[in-house]
Amino acid sequence: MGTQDRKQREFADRERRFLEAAREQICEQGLLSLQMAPVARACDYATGTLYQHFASKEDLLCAICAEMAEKRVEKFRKVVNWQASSRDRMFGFAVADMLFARENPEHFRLHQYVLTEVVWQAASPPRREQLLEANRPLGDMVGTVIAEAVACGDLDAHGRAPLELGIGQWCLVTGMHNLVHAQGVLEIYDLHEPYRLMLQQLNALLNGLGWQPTADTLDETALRRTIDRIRTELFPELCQQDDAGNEH
Amino acid sequence: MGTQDRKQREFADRERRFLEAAREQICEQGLLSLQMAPVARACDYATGTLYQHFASKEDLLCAICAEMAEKRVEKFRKVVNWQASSRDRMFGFAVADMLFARENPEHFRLHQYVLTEVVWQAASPPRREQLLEANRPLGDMVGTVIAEAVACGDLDAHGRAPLELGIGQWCLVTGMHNLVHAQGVLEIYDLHEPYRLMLQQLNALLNGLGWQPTADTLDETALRRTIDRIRTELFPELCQQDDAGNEH
DNA sequence: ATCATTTTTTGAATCCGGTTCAAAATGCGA
DNA sequence: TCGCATTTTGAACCGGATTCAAAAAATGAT
Repeated sequence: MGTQDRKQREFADRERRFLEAAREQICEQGLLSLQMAPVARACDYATGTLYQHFASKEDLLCAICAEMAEKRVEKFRKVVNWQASSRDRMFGFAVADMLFARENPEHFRLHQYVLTEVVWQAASPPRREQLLEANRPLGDMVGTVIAEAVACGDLDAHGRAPLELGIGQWCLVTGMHNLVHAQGVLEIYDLHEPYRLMLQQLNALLNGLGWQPTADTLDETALRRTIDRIRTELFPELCQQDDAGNEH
Repeated sequence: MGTQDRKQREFADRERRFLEAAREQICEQGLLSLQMAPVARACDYATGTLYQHFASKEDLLCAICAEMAEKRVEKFRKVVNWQASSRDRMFGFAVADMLFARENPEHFRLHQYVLTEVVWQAASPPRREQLLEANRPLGDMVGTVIAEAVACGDLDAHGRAPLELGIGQWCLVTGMHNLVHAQGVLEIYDLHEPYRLMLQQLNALLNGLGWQPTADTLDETALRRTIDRIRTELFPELCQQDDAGNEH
């Protein structure tokens, strides 16, 4: 039935508009002052209509996160398909995240908030599932690259599953996203250019895993060159002139 | 003036009682259902009195976090003073955190929540300062061990500041604490014993930094032996029989 | 000990914003 | 055009954090 289809499409469209409006509110006013009624108003709907789409405010936040996750997945997909060594692609995931964080400063902040017990529990189970599923390709792609690395001899798995090998990088990146957003924490120790530090440490980690070809952890110039290469080859749309991780 | 002193002491005592009551509520009912009025009631005070101590609910959460941070600092202090190689002590920090997380399952959950923009901004500036200061010794101690490692030749700094070298471990550990608490995330990739994985990856990271003596990343038995050694030598009070990171 | 004054405590009232739901509007097939 | 089903509306509801005027307690001068 065509009418059914149209309805569904319109419903999905409206949902996208709600998400867009909510994201705008967050970017402009901050997560703190996001309110349901204004989001609905901004799209010329009553508050109740918003609740046709989202079971709660937290549910809405999860939905925004899931939508953004899809964009992040796109970036990762470019990395996987990149014609480069397994190691460069692994490193590329982290660079992609760094650039993504710069383009969407609110994303990881929101993600951090959403994964919090309080928010997570207040979201509806299907929505939680949706967010997990939206993020799943990230892990799958990283797992693929690791498996390829093992297959072609760049990395010795020693019987470990791909993601068991990749979880260190995952934690390293997640941890840095969190620290970057925690006002005052890095500052107190006089740490600057957090993402540059993250990539340095990632190189050390990959070296420590015996991932070939080994990188020279000292060579800042090589690091910068690698980052720039990834940027221009894979993410020309995200190019900016400033240095890696200068924000904060 | 003695009267002043007594008042101050009594005020501080009451604050501790409030914090204790709130923590109990969180442990029993979950962070989600923490309410201000019951906390006050539990200590036989009116709601308003609670607000003599804490500017807001979020302020109270920060205060709990700061109090717990002091206990975490004690654990770290034991590690710093341990008669062991710089590398073992560095590794010891992570083990200490693992054990601390097991003893106080609510702590890192709360910490994660508190560092969230929404909560952080809703806490009073002095309270934020207090929490940062309570955590500062952690970084300082890690910095000390790194500096010692560099001084005795266990680690080549290549001109980097101690914490620039240590931030990878910091992120790795923070990231894992967060992932462990995010319901469903690790499960989806079939990852178990997260803290054991964390320690494996940490060994790889330290190796990659060239930290002497290099550990064998393959040797599970050696890993377990190191963990047990740290446990029994440093934290006999936290000894449990089960394996590292079996929870979740 | 008494009373005036200051400080602290109290908890009911206020406020805020998320959520609900009865009524109104709209859509749709007969 | 009519009657029924679905959707939208937004004012009312509700929970819980926060406030603040009144009450109680502490202080200290006489």
